[in-house]
Amino acid sequence: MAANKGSEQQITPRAVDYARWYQDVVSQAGLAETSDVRGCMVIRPYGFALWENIQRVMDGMFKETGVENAYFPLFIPMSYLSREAEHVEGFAKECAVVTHHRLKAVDGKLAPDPESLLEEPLVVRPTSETIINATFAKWVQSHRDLPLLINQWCNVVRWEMRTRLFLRTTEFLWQEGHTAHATPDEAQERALLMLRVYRRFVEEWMAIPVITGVKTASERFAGAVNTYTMEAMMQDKRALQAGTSHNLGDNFARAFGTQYQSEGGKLTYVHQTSWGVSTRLIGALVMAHGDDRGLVLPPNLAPVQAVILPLFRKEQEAAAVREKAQEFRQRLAARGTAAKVDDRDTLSAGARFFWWEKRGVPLRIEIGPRDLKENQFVLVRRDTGEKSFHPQAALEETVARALEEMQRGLFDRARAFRDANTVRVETWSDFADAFRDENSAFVMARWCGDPMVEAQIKEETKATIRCVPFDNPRDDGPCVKSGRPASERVLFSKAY
RNA sequence: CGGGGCGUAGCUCAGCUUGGCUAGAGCGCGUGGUUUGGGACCACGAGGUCGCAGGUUCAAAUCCUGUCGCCCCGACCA
Repeated sequence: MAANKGSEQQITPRAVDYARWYQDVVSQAGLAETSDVRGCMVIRPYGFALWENIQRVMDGMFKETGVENAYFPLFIPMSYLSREAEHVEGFAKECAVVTHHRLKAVDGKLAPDPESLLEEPLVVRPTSETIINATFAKWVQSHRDLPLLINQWCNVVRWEMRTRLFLRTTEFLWQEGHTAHATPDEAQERALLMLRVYRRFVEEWMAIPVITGVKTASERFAGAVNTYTMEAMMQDKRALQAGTSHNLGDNFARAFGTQYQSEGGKLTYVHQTSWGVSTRLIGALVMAHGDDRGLVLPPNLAPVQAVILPLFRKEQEAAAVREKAQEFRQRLAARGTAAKVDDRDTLSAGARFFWWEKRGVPLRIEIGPRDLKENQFVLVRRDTGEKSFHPQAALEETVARALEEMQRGLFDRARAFRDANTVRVETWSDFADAFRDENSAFVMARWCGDPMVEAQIKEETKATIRCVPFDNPRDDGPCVKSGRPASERVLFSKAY
């Protein structure tokens, strides 16, 4: 590309400063911006359109497995949170607490009215296990009430120290699924089923390959028996936890008295799961596929899959070109392709190219006087930059094929990148090298299973065990850190 | 909560050291015109309680005190 003549804002190249690049893309693609509220973001229409697509597709997938949507309160009585010991310990440090219900002007300044102090403070939900269990305890009486399969789309608040748009904000949007089952096996099955649903969504719709597995005790959800996770590699070779699914056992059921009467009449605690993905997925999308020109969106999730740009020199040429562009849009819409015509004459053609490019629109269709004459159109792919000419009669098939190829191409490229940056390591010095300075990678190394050793590794390298992958082959040998006997390799990486 | 930095137009910033005319630039924005196959140009124009509150002074964006907010680096996290 020629030097930028205009004075448009630039996107910092990834190689210069990856974190800056991320911020630039999020901002210039119009996904989100920081707000006046500390740690909280404004999700802009284009970013929210992405979230809506994620919601729509996932919601359908959940419902196929029998899940129903419901809604539970934003506020949780403080005492609820403390009923499950590990849970409260996990979340106590990051809770926003509501203590008053009224404001009062004192010396012209608003302040909470001391007389409106709540008897019991309310916690703004960091997650809803407790309030949902308090409800489940009422809903579940008999084995006939099970399984109970509930999901809610909502916001949650976790008072984080450092925030980054989408990746970690004080308030974020997510879905949290909560299920109750008669047996431990059913709960275990459901936890794994939902992780498979997540995996299918992230791989097939977001074109991001993930490694699934189980978390170690130290990375486990507070109050869970087991936490399952999917981990994706970003372009700086760090891991991003893209979704988790928890087998909660009967921990919450015991805390809240959620029992059912079995066929034999015996009172039994239910076994439960919870599972969630958040707006963080949008951050994953940016970091998995974006390039130095901006966002690159997988066709299956793109709010606009193809942008049609009429090009013309003189006003006399404009009418015919514009008309053709509209015809294209209608033809594509009839095939279910989200196409949009951008015929703004306030921006030059080049400016419009950049506009859609940084927003990651998969395909650009150019139609100008020359093309009208030749009965052709120009197609440019966002991921490869490849430019090609096609007969107008073949518009629908050409676009459909290009979208499919790009969807597959993004996934293949991301997987090749991950595989190329996944290494098996035997010695501590090789391990430390892999994470030296700003380096990261997916490192498969043996671990003896001792949490102290895990903590020591994190201390020295900043790398953590992302998961013990499923279907992990037995591989006896010495632990990479302690030298003690280990029987399998686990996935280490620096993480977001 | 520890360490560093910054608050001046919608955005990025200059001006402050050494107080002094009507507070500036670029981008963006509005109007009109010429433009449009890779970030167009010309002309005119709108836009500011210089974060806030005190103080010093004939005079404060500039000096002093206090205060609030934000950003960056660390410990915690989807």
